[in-house]
Amino acid sequence: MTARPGLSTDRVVAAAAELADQVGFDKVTVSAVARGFGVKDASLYSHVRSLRELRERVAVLAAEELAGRVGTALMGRSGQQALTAFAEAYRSFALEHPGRYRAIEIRLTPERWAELGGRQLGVDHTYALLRGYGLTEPATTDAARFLLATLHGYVNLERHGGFDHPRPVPASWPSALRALHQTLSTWPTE
Amino acid sequence: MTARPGLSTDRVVAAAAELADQVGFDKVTVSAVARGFGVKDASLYSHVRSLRELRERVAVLAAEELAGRVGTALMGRSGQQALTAFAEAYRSFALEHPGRYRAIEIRLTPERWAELGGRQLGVDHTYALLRGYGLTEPATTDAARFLLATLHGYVNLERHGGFDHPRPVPASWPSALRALHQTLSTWPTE
DNA sequence: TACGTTTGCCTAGGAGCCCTAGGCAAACGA
DNA sequence: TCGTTTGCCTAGGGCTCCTAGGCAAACGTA
Repeated sequence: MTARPGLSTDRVVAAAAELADQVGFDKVTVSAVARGFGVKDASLYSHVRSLRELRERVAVLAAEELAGRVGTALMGRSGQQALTAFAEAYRSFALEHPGRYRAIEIRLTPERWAELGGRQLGVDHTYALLRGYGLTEPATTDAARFLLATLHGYVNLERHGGFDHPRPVPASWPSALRALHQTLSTWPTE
Repeated sequence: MTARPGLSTDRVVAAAAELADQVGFDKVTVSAVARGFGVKDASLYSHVRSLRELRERVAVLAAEELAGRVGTALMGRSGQQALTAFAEAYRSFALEHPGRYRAIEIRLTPERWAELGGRQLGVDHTYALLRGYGLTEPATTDAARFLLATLHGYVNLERHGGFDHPRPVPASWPSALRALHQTLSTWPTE
């Protein structure tokens, strides 16, 4: 009757990512995505093998988008400026795209990642950033983990309302960045 | 036929928490809990209003357990020792009880919290801990957020395998604690 | 232009889950 | 001893995931 929507794996995944940002990643459902296209749910299964795969593809998409943002934010900066740009890009992505950001948390083996067409992320802009702080292994790894943990924890608590206090979260954020910079600058050894 | 299992809201919630630790919080299902008791799923609805409420109750239970652990860990300690004990209690709870820990992330209004019988958590042992670092508001709040973010982010990334590097995570953990202590000791102002 | 072939969405249907309504028997209180 | 309450039951509706098989539109080829 009506014209065919012209689905494809990419369009389905994009719609799922959009939906995830709107209603939450774990409320993303094959049926709901199908409804968005005005199509029966069974029709999506020629583009995506299962709900599980759909979610994994959203995760890959989101991880690449995040890496892209962080990558461009870092270009031409170093030291504290780089750190700030990194953190700002990270946080803004998470807040603008809560569903996508949540998707990144699901665990994917490197093989599965490649199967789904995920590109290399250069093992992370994090190490590039930390090079500017003059760390050597294994301190670099420890510092990288510390940095990512703090950023991830911050946006996660912010999203989930874990910061109940009347002081607005954006007011605390710069302090966190200052603390982070200081910690990385004087990373404790021994 | 067989004797009645003798269900109750508390037993159902406890079983759900157990199940969450075993199979993951978002795989907790009314049917599965019912199966565990050898009972039809409809039977649970006299003890728990809905799946949503069941999850909320697990969240309250978990939050109180965590607060209890942290509380006893802090008793009689101060300064860096208190920080270490706090962090260790926090992390060990999250790793031993991944499902419960995950449950805490769900957002509950204070009213809902009270409805479900949640007790006061004294607004947090975090502030008690930070008192030892001589901070004043609003730095205390900022530092508390930083501390919780780092801990939460750390165990979260550790659980989800976000730390891919060959260096084992437990090797990095003490560095993180040292960094945290140093940061809190010299919390940057202005 | 005519005719396979492929593509894209369809209907039908099974299984699992959430949840409501109403029933029946065991346990309890007077 | 006899209501009354309690605790689990069956029945059933609606939504979801996913498979199997069908049909018609679009495409490639002669």
